Amino acid sequence: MTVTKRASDLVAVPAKPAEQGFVRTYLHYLLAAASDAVLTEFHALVRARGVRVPEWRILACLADEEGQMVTQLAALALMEQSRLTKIIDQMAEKDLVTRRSDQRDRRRVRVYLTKKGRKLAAELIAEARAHEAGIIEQISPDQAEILKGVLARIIDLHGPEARAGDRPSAPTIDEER
Amino acid sequence: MTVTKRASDLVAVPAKPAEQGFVRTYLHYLLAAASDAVLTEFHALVRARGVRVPEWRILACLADEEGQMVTQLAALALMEQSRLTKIIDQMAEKDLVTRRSDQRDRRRVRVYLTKKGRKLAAELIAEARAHEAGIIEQISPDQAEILKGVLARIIDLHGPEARAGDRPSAPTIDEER
DNA sequence: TGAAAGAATATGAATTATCATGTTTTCACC
DNA sequence: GGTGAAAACATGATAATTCATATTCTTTCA
Repeated sequence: MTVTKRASDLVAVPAKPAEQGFVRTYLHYLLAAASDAVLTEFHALVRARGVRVPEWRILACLADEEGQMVTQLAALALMEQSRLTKIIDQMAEKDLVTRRSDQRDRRRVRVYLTKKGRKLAAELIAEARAHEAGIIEQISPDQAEILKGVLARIIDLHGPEARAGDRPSAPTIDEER
Repeated sequence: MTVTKRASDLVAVPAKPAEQGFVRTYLHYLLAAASDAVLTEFHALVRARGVRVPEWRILACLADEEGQMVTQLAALALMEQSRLTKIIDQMAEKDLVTRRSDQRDRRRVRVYLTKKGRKLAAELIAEARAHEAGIIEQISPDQAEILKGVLARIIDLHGPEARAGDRPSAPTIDEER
């Protein structure tokens, strides 16, 4: 069972005592706020390069693995499929990516980086790593390792794959490759 | 966990073999993805109650402390001031909050919960705590405690207050009593 | 004391995101 | 082998968000 060793509170109308408040100790909030803090900082660098945030995300995802299909990529990049379709449009316009339809299943559209896209991705990933390194040092590499582990666990348990596999009629993620 | 192997394999571009990829080990991504995972789940409950996500956030923030000014509240809720103004409009429409202008400084607008808003906030906070409890149990309460600590540290170092205080002429947040 | 600078909030046009649905292609199965 | 169901993307109308700026009030200090 859960042992909240803090002051257990009932639904108090005014929040006043020596308490820290719900929000600031709520896991979901802490995750959102930490994410926001760190991203806000880095996104400033991305924009300074003339790149939009959603574009950066796709560049990073594709740098990891090119030729992903739109649906896959959307899940990885934490965005909706229809939005990704539009972002890919823009990126194709700017010659950062190209689409190619899958020959074995012509419903599928696979996305690749262009030369230009690949170069930009590499540069931004370098910046990202540098930014990350600064933070990891601040919070100590050991703690960072633990942090990453727990986060990965949460993603495993509650992320898109978990949610999909959860459902009654297991729809079998037919993973490519 | 069924592994139905369909023969639909297709070779994309040579992807890295035994590597884990940049994205999936990148701190910023892990934070965003964990946050997204957990929030997506909870937000479904919020919407099931007929409440919009941004409204829930404001309810929670105000339940912690009523009478916050718009700017303050926006920073806490991780949203832009102009957006918050509009959300408050809607919430006022629904009789969840009321505005009252500060008598000492009439530029300031302080936001309060209505009776209805307070009740709704309390109910949702209860649900939030329950959802949080489930996750904490999964990842073990000890790890959760550590996690929260590290997240709080990151927020401290990189959050809005840090960014504001960072600037040359530290503008000292003048807190109203 | 009053003019300029700065704070706090509001507003509206322009951009983005979301939702439901359309189109094309493949799958399952009788 | 033909048919209905489902998958993968695209599209377009609607709704939400952002960005720049307007408005109102306060503070500073010459």
